[in-house]
Amino acid sequence: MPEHIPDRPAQNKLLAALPTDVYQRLQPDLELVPLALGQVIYEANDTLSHVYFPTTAIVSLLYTMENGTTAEMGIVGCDGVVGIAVFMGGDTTPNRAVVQIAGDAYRLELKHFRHEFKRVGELHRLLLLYTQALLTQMSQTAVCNRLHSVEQQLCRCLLLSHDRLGSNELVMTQELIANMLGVRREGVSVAAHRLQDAGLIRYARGHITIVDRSGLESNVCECYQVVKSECERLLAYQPIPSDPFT
Amino acid sequence: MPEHIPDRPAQNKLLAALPTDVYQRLQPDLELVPLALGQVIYEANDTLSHVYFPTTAIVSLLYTMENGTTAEMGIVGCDGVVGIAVFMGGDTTPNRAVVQIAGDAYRLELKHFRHEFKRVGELHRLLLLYTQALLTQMSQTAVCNRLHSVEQQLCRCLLLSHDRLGSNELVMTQELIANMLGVRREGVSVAAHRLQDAGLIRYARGHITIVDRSGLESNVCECYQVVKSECERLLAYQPIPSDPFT
DNA sequence: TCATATCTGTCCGGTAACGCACAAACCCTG
DNA sequence: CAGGGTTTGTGCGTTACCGGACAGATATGA
Repeated sequence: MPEHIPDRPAQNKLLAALPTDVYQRLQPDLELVPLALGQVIYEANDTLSHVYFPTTAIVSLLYTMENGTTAEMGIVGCDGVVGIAVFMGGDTTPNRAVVQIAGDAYRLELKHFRHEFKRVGELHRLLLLYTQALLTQMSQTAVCNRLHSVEQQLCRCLLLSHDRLGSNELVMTQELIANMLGVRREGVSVAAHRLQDAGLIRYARGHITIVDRSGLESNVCECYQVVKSECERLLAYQPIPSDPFT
Repeated sequence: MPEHIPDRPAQNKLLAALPTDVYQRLQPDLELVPLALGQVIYEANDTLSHVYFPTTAIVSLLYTMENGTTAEMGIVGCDGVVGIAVFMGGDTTPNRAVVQIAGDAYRLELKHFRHEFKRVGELHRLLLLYTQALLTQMSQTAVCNRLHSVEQQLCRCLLLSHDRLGSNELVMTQELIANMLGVRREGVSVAAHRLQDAGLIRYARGHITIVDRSGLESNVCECYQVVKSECERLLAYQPIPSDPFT
């Protein structure tokens, strides 16, 4: 397990993709913070004080209904940033951000973040691209929620998490997964059992091990691949934007 | 029915919210185009040549699965713009945009649009705000698809359309609605029948009349209000000195 | 080491939506 | 005004998931 790699901002792909000059301006204000399982980064309609660039943590964007049931609309890991409302202009969103897999993130005070964002340079460009990727993720989640089975969505959830993680072992209970998928815990239980019987995963009390990743990929619905391809296309993080098309 | 109101760009609330100087720069290049029912504005992964500001038309953002079934992720009417990928930087998206209610839109060539957008003035600010509103709409659609009944979603669909329309009569078949909601046509049939029995709507062969709007609002799930409130908050469009909707 | 909290497995009846088949109502056009 | 296409209604059996209840299994820590 990659335990003793020192934390570096470059573990977050957005930060890693910044040109040197931009990065050097931000670097002094980046603060490494541990994110604990279940920790709430922001509540619905909260005004944020920082934006967060996860490195090893994974954060889930959830909506909580009036009756308390929840459903996930997207997840953010080392490929993204938590707090897009800050630069989209709305400042707040109706959903919550909850840590789904404990780990670290670099955070940046709004004051410093906004200052750089307003230069309308690479940070600006990358964050809009990331927002479009997130938008694709959310819209595909909408489709998937409508059309696909719990088992397929469990596969999607596991693959999405695995992509954003260094390890084959995910620390998450079935209860947690149920809250994310917006289904009953029992439903996750039987679906996970089936995946385990098929030899794709192994799990025990909140520890899920990905055994056969390609097996999961052949069980998942097309939604997963659509989102993944689109993210790779958008966030190829090439150093220079080619021509401005004007 | 408001038939003979002359088409003006200000019928689109985004355009209407632009300051005079910005509007005057764009105005010569705005071209009024009729959008027919079922017309495809862009296919999945199409590169766009224009962005569209609907006035009386309503456009549905749909994803089509490999097996041909479809589901809606968001709708765009006089409150928004079709083609956000153009300014988010990705140029294309994996979904399609299809005209759900025939009407008009103003379109703008990419060259002119991008030129103004890059000034990073009010157009830029408003479009990012609108994108956040759309993001809320999509994420709430994800939640709603997971947790709510066909009947509730039918109410949501009708209310969303009604909000973006001047009239109480929607021209849309149950088949069309089924494709948008991602459910069977028969499911829409029984749900619509129940709403009609309850005196909330009347319909006949593709013509739906909203009879009791507040009745619909008391039948719909909270998702509708969440999206509506958030849109109003984000797009308060503070200027608007002169006439409202005419 | 034992008590307790947490996590998981399984059973049950109930329900919403599906997939299919087919009939009825309606509209348009020739 | 006849006929063909479109739109809507309805009645199956089937399936997936819900909601609740409860039991077993595993960790935790006093």
